[in-house]
Amino acid sequence: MPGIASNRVAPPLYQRQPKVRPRSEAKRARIVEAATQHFAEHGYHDARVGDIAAALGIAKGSIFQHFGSKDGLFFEVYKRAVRSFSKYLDVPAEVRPEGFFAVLRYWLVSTEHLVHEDWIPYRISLLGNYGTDLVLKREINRFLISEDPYGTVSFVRFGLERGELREDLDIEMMVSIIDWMVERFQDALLTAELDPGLFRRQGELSEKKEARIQQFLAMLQRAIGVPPPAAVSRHKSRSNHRR
Amino acid sequence: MPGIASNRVAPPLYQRQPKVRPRSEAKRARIVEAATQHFAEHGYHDARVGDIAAALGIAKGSIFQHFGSKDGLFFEVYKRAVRSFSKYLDVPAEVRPEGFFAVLRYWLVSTEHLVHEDWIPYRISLLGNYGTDLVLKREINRFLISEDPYGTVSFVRFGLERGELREDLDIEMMVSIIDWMVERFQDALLTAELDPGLFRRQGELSEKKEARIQQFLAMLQRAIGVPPPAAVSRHKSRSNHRR
DNA sequence: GCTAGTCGTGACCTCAAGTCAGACCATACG
DNA sequence: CGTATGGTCTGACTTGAGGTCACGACTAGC
Repeated sequence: MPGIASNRVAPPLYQRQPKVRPRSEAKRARIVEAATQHFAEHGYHDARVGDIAAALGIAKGSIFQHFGSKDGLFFEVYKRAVRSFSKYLDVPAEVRPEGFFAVLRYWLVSTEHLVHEDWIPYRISLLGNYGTDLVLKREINRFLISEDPYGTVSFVRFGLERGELREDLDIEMMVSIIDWMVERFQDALLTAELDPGLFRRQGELSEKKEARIQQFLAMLQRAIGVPPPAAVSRHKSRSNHRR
Repeated sequence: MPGIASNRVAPPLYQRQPKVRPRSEAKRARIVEAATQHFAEHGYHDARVGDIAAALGIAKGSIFQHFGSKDGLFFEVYKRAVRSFSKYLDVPAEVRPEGFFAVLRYWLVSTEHLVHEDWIPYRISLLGNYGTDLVLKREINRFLISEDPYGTVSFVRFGLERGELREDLDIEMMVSIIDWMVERFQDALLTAELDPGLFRRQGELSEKKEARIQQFLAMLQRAIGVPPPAAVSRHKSRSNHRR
């Protein structure tokens, strides 16, 4: 997979890199944008590099010159898409003080809206998670670990500082668990609409969805949240309005 | 993706299918076997249908005649691999009476052994989960839901009957959660060896692994297990020996 | 042995990723 | 201005994979 390898390997030591070549940078951006569209619409396999070039009115060779390979191109597309997502702690000002699980709840509830308003990056992220090659998937994992684009690490720190999360778990493990669970939960909510039958026979959506989010959060809270102080003192946290 | 579509769509109504054509069946099996080997070694993308044919000393066209497409072939390979796995409740006789979480623990601990002794189906399942096209992935999901090859549903029923699992959760949700978590946890344990850096900087393996399994089980138990009866009466469950 | 239907073949087709020699341009300098 | 220099763009080209198909070889019933 030359693209990925040769694209990222060893930024050559010789000093050159004159002034960020504004022209080239702009063109790369244009290509990535068009490619995003195409991948989102057709999936990885069925997207044609030639079509992307045609849509831009440029030569196919140009794309390969910039990104080395289809993989390389998709990787850039993926990174941009994922970076465009909000981080966990980017919630409306009034939500944050309500604490860790309120923030999580906020995102789970918003999933649907976000996706319908801005489905393209979600689709791209889905492709990156499930629809490419394992080689690329590995590269993607490295990226996710090194950039932590959803800000899960600081989110967990936030929960720890507020005393809402257990102290006896590895922080890495909590981070992984949250990433996994939320990702899968969102995928399930989403693909259930696109392809009923993926989430075990869900059937009725809207009402049940609310209930499921509730269940899911409660579960996660039991799993990684600080245990409640023996069912006494239910006054500090009256923040949980709505049902 | 003609293979998958035409392969699975509408098993034609006309009665024909004379007597299971013993010759053909045997050949299909041979092909699937060789293909399994190849996919496991090279991944989906880099596996060549031509190579598989060559390895068997038959013509490439033959493979397409039997399976319609590379996807179709892989799908068969995947199904066979996954079916070859044990079901949750297939544990040594002495483990089962120890209950739901003991069974789970058994599998998590054995993961490593199983994988080293019989890595090929694991690799195939990994490919099916992450390394192909979304279209195929959907087909795979349907298969997993309709066949429940790991027996997760009866496993959960088992836990419910023994009163070890909460009654206030959808059974489907518990099934999904268990499938997700175990799958990811295993992948993480495994790929950490193949590609350190996938599981957030794990580093020291053997000792930490044991601790992680412990943490993981405890977490899952809090999440979906029946709550302990107020920290009193710690006698019924002396089954949890070993630390 | 003869006929029907199946199976297997390998030459062939299609089409997408990827390559590359040269044209094109923008700037730097004389 | 005009020429040199080096990055950029092109499109015709190569490679190689998945997939097709007309035909011949084989098997089974009569």
